Amino acid sequence: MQAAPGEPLVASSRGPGRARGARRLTLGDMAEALQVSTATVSLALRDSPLVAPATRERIKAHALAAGYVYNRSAAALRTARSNMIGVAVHDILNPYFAEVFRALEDELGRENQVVLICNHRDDVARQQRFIDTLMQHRVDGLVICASVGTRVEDINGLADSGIPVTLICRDVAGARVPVVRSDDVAGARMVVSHLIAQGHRQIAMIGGRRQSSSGHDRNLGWKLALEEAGIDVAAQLDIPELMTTADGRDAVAQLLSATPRPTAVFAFNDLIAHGLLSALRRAGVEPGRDIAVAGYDDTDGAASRTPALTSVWNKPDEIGKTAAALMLRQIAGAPVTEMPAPILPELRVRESTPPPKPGGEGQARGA
Amino acid sequence: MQAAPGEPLVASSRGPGRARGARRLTLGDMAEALQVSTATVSLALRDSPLVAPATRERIKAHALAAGYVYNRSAAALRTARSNMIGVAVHDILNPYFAEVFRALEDELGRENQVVLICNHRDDVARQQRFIDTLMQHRVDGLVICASVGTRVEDINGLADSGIPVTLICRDVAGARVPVVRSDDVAGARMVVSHLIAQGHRQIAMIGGRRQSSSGHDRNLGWKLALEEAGIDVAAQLDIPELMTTADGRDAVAQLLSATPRPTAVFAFNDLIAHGLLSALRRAGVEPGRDIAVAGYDDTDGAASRTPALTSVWNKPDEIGKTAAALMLRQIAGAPVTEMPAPILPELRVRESTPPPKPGGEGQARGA
DNA sequence: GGCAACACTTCAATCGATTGAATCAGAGGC
DNA sequence: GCCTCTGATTCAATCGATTGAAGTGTTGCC
Repeated sequence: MQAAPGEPLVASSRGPGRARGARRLTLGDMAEALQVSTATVSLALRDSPLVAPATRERIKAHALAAGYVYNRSAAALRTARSNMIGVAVHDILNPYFAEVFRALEDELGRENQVVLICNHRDDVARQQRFIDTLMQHRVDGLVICASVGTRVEDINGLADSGIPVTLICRDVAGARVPVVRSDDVAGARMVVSHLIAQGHRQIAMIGGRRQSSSGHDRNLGWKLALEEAGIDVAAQLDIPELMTTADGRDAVAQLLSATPRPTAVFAFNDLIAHGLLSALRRAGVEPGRDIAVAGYDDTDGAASRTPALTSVWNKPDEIGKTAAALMLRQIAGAPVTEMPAPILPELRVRESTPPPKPGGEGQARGA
Repeated sequence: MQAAPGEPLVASSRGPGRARGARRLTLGDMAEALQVSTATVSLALRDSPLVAPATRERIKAHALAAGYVYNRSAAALRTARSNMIGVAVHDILNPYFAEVFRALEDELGRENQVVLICNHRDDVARQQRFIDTLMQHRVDGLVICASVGTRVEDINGLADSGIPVTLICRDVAGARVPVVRSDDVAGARMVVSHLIAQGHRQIAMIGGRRQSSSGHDRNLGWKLALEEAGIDVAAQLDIPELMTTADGRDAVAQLLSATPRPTAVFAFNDLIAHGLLSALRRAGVEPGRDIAVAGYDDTDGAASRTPALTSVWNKPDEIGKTAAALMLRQIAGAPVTEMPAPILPELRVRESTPPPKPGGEGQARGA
């Protein structure tokens, strides 16, 4: 599970410890200076009611003046609490996750938790390495947007070992931990239904890792909306796996050469949608006029593009806040049994999804 | 410097420690099980040559089988090394920093360092809070893109207390720590000279916190290029402080109503440039035809926009790598005395900066 | 005066790994 | 047989904060 037999199981820190700098001030030093016990100093700094107010202020004043820096390693050793929480996502570069992260950090920071973040880049090994390291640091909890390919036993194993775990954004089937996510089926359905209502009948879906719950569910929502409207799903263009702006750009050739050519495109996320918008325009097909394009996540740039992008707002801040609250509850010792309900996203209709061009291609083409 | 007299100086962790889960396996437990001393176990796991190879493998096999998890808090207490490095930047949402961060993480991860990141959002207090927390966790080093308003004494104070510090991207005048940054004066000069060479004479600069070295220097580069060409700097539009896409969007009104109207715009960063492109097009002024727009950072989206954005490539990966190397060297005990030379950026010319429109406005207008 | 209650303060064990010094077993030399 | 040397292992102190238990001194009450 961890290192190969040849390698160290624990990473020895090379080089000399405490490279420079004098020995740091400890509780004991201050106790000596103030002629009290270390216990009193410890309690005073933490505002315990056990020490007299006058003593407490004297000690705190001294600590401040002397530049005392609390040693959390020492405290962590004794209390078995590190005040650190690990967050693993596949890509903080995605503004959507940056939003989630910000909310998490705000909420947890309030409780003096430090947030450690890792980009696992959808690489299970990277994710596992990061989790191993965090466990060594005895983090108080893990927030994970599981990499594609994550085994449910690994997640459950973590939970069983006693560490609070919360999954975000992506579900892992069979996991016995809370999952905070939005309802991707519903979100996709909203936006595809909107396209159908606009009159589109050739609606491609582009992108999404179908092995991840979000990729799977948005694809499902797309299918359900089509079926509901009596549209043949099998006749639609469906390109999986893409995730980035560059991917979206690259997909345009395939999109434009499809027969019949889609009159509308549902992109797995806004990044892909942005790539589509750029490359479509470059190809002479004006999005928002010649073709409808919808995104997902409603990230910062969506409203400001030309054309303004129709997208599904996922409520990343709500996801971050909810996940933070769940973590804190678990850390406080309350096991979370009921699963939080998926958050219902909101459709935001803008210029990029007009009705199909009247005399346009799409309905009948290639003839 | 830290808490107000009323508040705890150290944040007590509320709630019970070790909420659930059985006691974890320790070195001692394994020593007992294997009938050796804890010292042997400790040494074996770290591949010390002091233990016989056979013993070592026996111990490692047992540790693996029993699911032992190394406790770094305990080790940190003894060795005064935490294997954590803190990184403070103003905004990881900016893809530029995400790139820097990725390089840092890759390099430091190789040395078993965990990277803690914080968005200080250009708020000195937030930055200070984060640094205080990291010091409590006894991080091995700090990588800082200093918030606007950071006092040089605080940076030097950190360094003097013995902790390795490296500044990135922004300089803090008078700091006695290495600074890894690109040459912003040169970069700005390149791009503005390019605009001048295209024939532009009204070149606005938009954005950048002029209190930060990057904002100041890019502004300086802009001025120098203009002066060099004998263009009156004072007659140019210069809008400071903006930083985001939304800011760029909002600046367009001011840009278009300026007299004489600029024929070219130099944006402090790509985010602003993106905002400009969108809003200009919406206002009916086609960037790349009616007006030239150049960005800075050459982040992911720059090449794929329509029009493709001329930008200055800042080499974020090189910055990250260099900073990581400097940190590791300092942590290893080698004080870094010589300051690394600023990295020379590269101009990347694309479609967004054509020559001024022949019969266009700009030269004489408002008449 | 005696005793309990109370408010502080201190004692001392503890968390788990590290490491310089000490020990031990066996090989080799004289 | 005794001594030294070497390689492997162990001893035991240590890092710095926390905390249950024990110890002070004071006050209040009967």
